[in-house]
Amino acid sequence: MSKVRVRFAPSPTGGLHLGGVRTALYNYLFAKKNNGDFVLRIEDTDQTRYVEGAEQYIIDCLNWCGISSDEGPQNPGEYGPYRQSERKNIYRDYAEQLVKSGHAYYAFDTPEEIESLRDKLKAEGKYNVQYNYQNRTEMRNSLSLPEEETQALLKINFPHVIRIKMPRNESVHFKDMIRGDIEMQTDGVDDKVLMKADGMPTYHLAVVVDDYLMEITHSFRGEEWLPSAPVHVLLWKYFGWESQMPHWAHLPLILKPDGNGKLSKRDGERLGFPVFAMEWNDPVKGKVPGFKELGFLPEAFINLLALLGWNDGTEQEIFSLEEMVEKFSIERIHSHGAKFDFEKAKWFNHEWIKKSNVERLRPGVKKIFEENHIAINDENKLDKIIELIKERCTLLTDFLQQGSFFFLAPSEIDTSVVLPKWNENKNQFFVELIRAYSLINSWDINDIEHTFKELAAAARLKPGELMLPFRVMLVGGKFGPGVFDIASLLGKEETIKRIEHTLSLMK
RNA sequence: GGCGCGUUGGUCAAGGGGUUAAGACGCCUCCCUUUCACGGAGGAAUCACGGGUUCGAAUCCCGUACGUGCUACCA
Repeated sequence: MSKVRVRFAPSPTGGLHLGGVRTALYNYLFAKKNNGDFVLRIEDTDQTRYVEGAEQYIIDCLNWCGISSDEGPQNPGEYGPYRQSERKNIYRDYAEQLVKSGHAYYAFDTPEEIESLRDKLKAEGKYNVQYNYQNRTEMRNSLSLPEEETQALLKINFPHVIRIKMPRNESVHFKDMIRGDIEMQTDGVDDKVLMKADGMPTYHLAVVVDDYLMEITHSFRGEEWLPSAPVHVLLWKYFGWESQMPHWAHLPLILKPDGNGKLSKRDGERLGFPVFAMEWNDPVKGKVPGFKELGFLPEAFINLLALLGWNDGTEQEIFSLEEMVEKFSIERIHSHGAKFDFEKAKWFNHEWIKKSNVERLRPGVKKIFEENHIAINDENKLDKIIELIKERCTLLTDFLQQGSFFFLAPSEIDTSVVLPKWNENKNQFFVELIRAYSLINSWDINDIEHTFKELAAAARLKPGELMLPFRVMLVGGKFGPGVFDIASLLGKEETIKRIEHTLSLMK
């Protein structure tokens, strides 16, 4: 058996959307599971939609996710070039080959002529406004024109396309690894353009030629490609490459959380969560945030994406990339779409933050603090803080809210939660606490707690009633980990300072 | 309109002829913690509908409905 080779073939037209990352991920998992190659191919045949920087961005996203390609435009293998625009000159010959064998033809219709065909069909009440076997003889193409005329037009380089001549009344079937046997009638699809007037191939031609040339063995793509699959299958056959045709797998769609329909790039801002892996800086529309910037760990991101359409049949939901490679199987990919649930996505991240060790978390957390102008000069302290608060951080950015008070005294103290039950006894307690704490030498967490409780007992006050005020003094509000943990990390001086400060506010 | 694909709780889903129809997210109650979080213990779904097949169907078949995708010189 030949080596497994799969490819992720995005168009560099903008940000990389969730579904794209999942397709890339499934490709990657399948390749690694079978000791195969994961190829990145840039499908930039539509020059009008090309967006500067999109290719690099896609590669950056894959790298962030940890699913880099084995071959691609920036790490070429034996099958380059990996950008279809750079392969431009190879497609024409293949298309001509099809014309010669009678499976394709030249079409000289102008866009206006095609438009009028559509208008005519619509006027006749037909819903099927396709360029196909029913009307191709009425159009200007090498099937309807005399040979000399066709040659003359070609000679003067009259703008033309090459279309596949879809056979009439044939059924095409193929096996889909996810959906089983698929059978479709050729009548349903139009004479797809193979070569465009600008000399570029369309997806239909390019995907077949390139998959063949790049020796792709398995083709994963979205479900939206299913209707045009007969064109591709036929092309493989017409080229005489049928025995090397890749195994197909049409992936289910990722749907909008509300209503239905596939999740689109626009849904992000509308529903309040990102659809891109990483921030995309659109040349025209500006910056659109991604999961990375929101505070997602790549491990969590690919984990949640993988589970949107696949599971291993057990109750396990948290998988590392390595585990997914080991357990992945196409048979367990669903055939129906799944609505994206941002709440569940956050849960995945929370789980990953909880299970990640300090070393893993430190760089990201440090970066977030520094971006918010909180200098970290004591990594040891930072590590302790991370360990202490990670279970209450769903997103990486939560470390800021949950941990900034360790470095900066709270700018605002929410005294309102304490004031209603405040009295002179409590005030006196804290005055004495300051004195007692200033006498402690070790500043050990046990000493801090014991001193606090002994003093409370002496004052005939319940420790519990004093802990909330203490907390507010230290962090500014009703949040954070255990108070004594906080005090211990804050240090003696700072703790006393904060008690004094709040006490002065309470007068 | 045509063609394709799909349909188990609000969401993700296991289960593929005989089960009390798993589990997770979210929600609610309680315990722990006199903050929150973590961690525990509970609560709420008869499988879109209608026909078959069968002793027996969420599971197989056929319809219907609904959803969704495609129907570009976009991918």
